[in-house]
This record gives sequence, C-alpha cells and structure tokens, in this order.
Amino acid sequence: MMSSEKNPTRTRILSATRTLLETQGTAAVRMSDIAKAAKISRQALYLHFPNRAELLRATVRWLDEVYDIEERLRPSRSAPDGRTRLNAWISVWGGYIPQIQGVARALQAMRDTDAEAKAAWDDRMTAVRHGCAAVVSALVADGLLTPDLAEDEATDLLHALLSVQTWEQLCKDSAWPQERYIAVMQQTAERALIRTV
Amino acid sequence: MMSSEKNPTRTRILSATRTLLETQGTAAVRMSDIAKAAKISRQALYLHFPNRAELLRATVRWLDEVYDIEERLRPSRSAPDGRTRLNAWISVWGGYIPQIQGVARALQAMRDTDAEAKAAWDDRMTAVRHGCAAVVSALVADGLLTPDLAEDEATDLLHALLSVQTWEQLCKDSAWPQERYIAVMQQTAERALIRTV
DNA sequence: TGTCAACTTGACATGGTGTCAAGCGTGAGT
DNA sequence: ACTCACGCTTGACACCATGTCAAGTTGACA
Repeated sequence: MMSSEKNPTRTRILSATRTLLETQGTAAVRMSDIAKAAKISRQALYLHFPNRAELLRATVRWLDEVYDIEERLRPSRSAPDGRTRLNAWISVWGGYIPQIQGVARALQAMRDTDAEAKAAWDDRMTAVRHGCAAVVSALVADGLLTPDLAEDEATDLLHALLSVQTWEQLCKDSAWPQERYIAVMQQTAERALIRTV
Repeated sequence: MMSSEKNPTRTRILSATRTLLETQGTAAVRMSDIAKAAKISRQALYLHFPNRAELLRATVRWLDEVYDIEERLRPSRSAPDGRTRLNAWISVWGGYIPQIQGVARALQAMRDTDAEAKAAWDDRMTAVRHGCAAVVSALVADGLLTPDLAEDEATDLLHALLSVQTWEQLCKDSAWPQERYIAVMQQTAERALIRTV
C-alpha cells in the first residue's frame, strides 16, 4: 500500500506482471509483454528490476503485502486447539494459493534454469513449511498427532498436501471449486495426521 | 528391447537423455549436451528426433518399454480386493516414479513454453489417472469408498497424492527414503479414501 | 536557465533452438 | 571394381528472448 503511493510505475509493473501470469500461461509472459502491459518500454523494466527472476520475486513479495498475509494468518495462530488450528491454517493458506498461483508457477518453471528463481521459490516454500511445522507442533502439544508419523514427517506430508502443485492439479486441471478443495484437504489432513482415538 | 537391437544410435540417444536428466537439473540439459553424451553431432540428433519436446516424449515411452510398466502393473490388477489393490497400485507406481522422475520433470518444465510437451505430459498423466480410476472403482465395488467423496473426486485426490511433484517434494527435497514414501502414501490414501467402519 | 530523474529509442552481445547445404565413409548389390 | 544410398559430420545461418549500453527527450523543481 505504502509502496503503491510512493512509486506508481513500479506498482503498475508488478500489477501487470501479476495479471499477465494469472491469465496467460507463465513462460509465455516475456519481458516485452510485461512492459507493454505496464505501458513503458522494455528497457525501463530494467531500471526497476535487474532481471526477470528478481521481478517475479518482487511480485510475490508485493502480493504478500497487498493481501496482508500476516493479518490473514492471525485466526490460525490464535486457534484454541490443534485441530482447529489445522483447519484454520488450511483454510487461510488454501484460500491464498489462488492469488499467488500464477506467479508461483512462473517461479517454479524457472527453478531449473535460474538459480535466483530457485532461491526465491525456496524462500517462499520454507515460509509455508514453517506454518505447517507450527500447526503440527500444536497437534503434538495436544497429543493429537498420529503415532505413525514423526513430527518432521507430519510437517513434510502436510506441506506436500498443501503444495501449489496439488492445488493446481485439483482446482485447475480437475476443476474443483475452491471450497471443495478446502473441505477435502481439511478432511484428508485430519485423517492423515490426527490419531484415531 | 526390440528397438535397442534395431537402432543402436537411437537407443544411445535415449539412454544419454535419460541419464543426463537424471543427474543434471533438467533445463540445464541442452541438445548439444545430449549429443555430446551420445557421442554424435548435435545435428545428428535432429535426424532422429524433430525437436527437443519429441525427444523427451520418446524418452518416456522408451522407459516404459525398458521397465515394462505393463508387466509390473499385473499384481495390482489381479488383487483380490479393493484395499489390496490400492496398496499394490501405490507400491508399483510409487516405485516407478524414481525411474521417470528426471524426464517427467523436464517435460513438466516445458509445458508452459511448448504445447507439444504439454500434450506429451498430459498423455502420461491421463494414463496414471486411469490407473487411479481403476483402483477407486475397485474400492466402490467392494463398498469401501468413503461416503465423503464422489468417485471422481476420489480419483482426483489419489492422482494428486501420487503426483510426481509430491514424490519429488518428499523424496528429494525432504529426503524421505523410498520405502517410507510408499508406506506413508499407502496409509494416507487408505485413510483418505476408505470408509471408516 | 540549469539540472536531475524517469523514461524513450535504437543498437548490440549472448546463448539456445532449429534449418540448410555440402561432404565423407562404408557396406550391399551388381 | 563401381556406385549408390545411408548415417553421420562440419559449418553456416535465421530466429528469438534476455540483458547491456549509449544517447536522447521530457517535465518538475530551484
């Protein structure tokens, strides 16, 4: 928000990037396309961002700001018990995925070619993994974690379940409605992680 | 096998492609790299395959032949009941993923840029989805499918659970041993799909 | 009037894919 | 022994996206 006022062109670039990635299919979005959409010359892009990877990286960070992800996470963090926290976390993060999906996919597509893109992606993913770890740790505190999984394993599994890939496969390829995705994921995660009494 | 005798250079190319994709990181594998590894000129590659996408596509098909995926699927198909079949399917397909992972990833990385690569990838994936559908249908026949999921949804979910992505995330990024992956996936799938009595 | 920042135009290096043309060696058929 | 076709090689080139460089333009502010 702050930055939107301060630097209109930069914001226009970020917004254009996001929109293009959302609508087009990722790698089809060239620097020149972004420039055109932001109504500046291709070269001017490089006055704001040193390269494509950094632009994508900045776009994700900007989305975090715009959607105030920290604020949205509050209900999850203040949940009274492990099970509620798990469901809240899935609901929040799962609801956020559609917003970042386009950029996430672009970043992911570049991770093989571009070391910086890989770093940016790994950054984001460890943040999500921390969220998963916190949830699992809450389950452990309540004695709810299934004895079949170590705490680390449970975190990995939840993280994998909630990956952008999985969301894409279900909600884009298989056309699941967003609410159904959330509901099924909550159920699946509960069954996978929570001990049967 | 047949083809290996018949056309040694072609096989050398396919094998080199596979090895490179397995060891290097996908897009780092250029046509010239493959040519060098196969000990022919870059141009000679184009005498065998019209383009990179088709080469990758052929490599997957070739791996199916070499590892005789059909034969391996037999135990799954002849399983006596739905639950056994589910576990056998996860065990077979899950065990096959490491063999094709390198090529799968390369194909996936190209799906945005290259329509043919996308087609090749979708091809493979619908094949897997058929496998998942057959398993789910066996569960339905035995009355074992959870009432919380429609048959289609259960298929989608199983397919997502068994995606190459998920395997990569758990076995590569998180360094799970292959056996652990299989065991946890079997358990997770059972809990997600099979009704609780 | 001067100057600074943001942006523009145009040219260019780099590196990968895919194409084209010409040549070369070897084995099979005659 | 001749040649003909096949599989491969060498070398040049077009194309296209990224990223760089240099020289202008414009407008606001002092």
